Amino acid sequence: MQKALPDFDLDLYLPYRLTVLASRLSAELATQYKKDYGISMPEWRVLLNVGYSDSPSIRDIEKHVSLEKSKVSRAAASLEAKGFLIKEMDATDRRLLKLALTDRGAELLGELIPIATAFQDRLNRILCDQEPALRHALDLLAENLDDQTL
Amino acid sequence: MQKALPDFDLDLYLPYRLTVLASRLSAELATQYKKDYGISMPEWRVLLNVGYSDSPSIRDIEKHVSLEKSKVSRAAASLEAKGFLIKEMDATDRRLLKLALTDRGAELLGELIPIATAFQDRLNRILCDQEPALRHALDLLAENLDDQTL
DNA sequence: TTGACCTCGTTGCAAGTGAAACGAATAATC
DNA sequence: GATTATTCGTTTCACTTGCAACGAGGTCAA
Repeated sequence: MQKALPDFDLDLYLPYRLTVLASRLSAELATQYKKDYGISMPEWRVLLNVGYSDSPSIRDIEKHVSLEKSKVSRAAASLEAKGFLIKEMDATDRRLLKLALTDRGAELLGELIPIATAFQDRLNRILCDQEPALRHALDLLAENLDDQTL
Repeated sequence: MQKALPDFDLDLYLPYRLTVLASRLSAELATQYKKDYGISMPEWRVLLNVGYSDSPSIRDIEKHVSLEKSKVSRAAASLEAKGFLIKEMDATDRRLLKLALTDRGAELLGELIPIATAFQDRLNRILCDQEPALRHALDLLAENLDDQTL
């Protein structure tokens, strides 16, 4: 006689739910960005951060948009090759790069953002008035996950 | 003079928030499962589904745990090689497999589940009373994302 | 100013991934 | 019942990923 397994419902298991939903949401935009603009998700995050920060370094971007530095480095190299950004050496600390959008990069970002905004608007419509509650829950998790006392 | 970029706040952008949080949550357990049991996330999902379904096929698992069939196939092959499950041919439709846990597989699953449950309990503590609201929001998104009218 | 140590961005490598193609088995159509 | 389509699980292939190592630059203290 087998010992019975404890009950377990995957649909109540948050790591699973979040993983599945996150990949569905991301795939939605990723497909369009790749198809229409040839831009990957890491490249999109790098574009965003370079567009909204003041000459960030690779390390700055790594911290701000939760991308491994190797991903940031490769995305930046790819964006540079396509002419969307330029890398400049920081004169005061020559280990650092200063990234900046080219005109074409700014133009591209100006097209990508409305698409993301429209998608977020659609998600908000789906959520009705639940969006603040969802964000609050995500904030709770993000802030307290490292708290070992919980 | 550059045209100004529209405002955009990554932290309010759900696909980003979910992706980052999901990978943090999953990494937490993935590391432990890999280190202590040599089990990957795809293998964990396959184990779960085989444990709680009646001799599912590869395709059944693909549908139930949101894993590509190639991932399911590879995870099942790996679990079989480690002696945690067996593949049997379905007699009535010889294209199908019937997967079942071995005793060792059931034993392993019996150890993995309490770890996942404890983690979910910890998440619920962090969320305080917000867990139902979070699940409701996730349900809304999951159910309506394909609805083109929204 | 030399030596030990740290940080930066890049890259080599092994492992994982998704999409497409594949052979085998079944279903559907005529 | 022969032909065509479809489904199943596997595998191939090109690509991405994460990690560790690396060289170059910087910091600090003896």
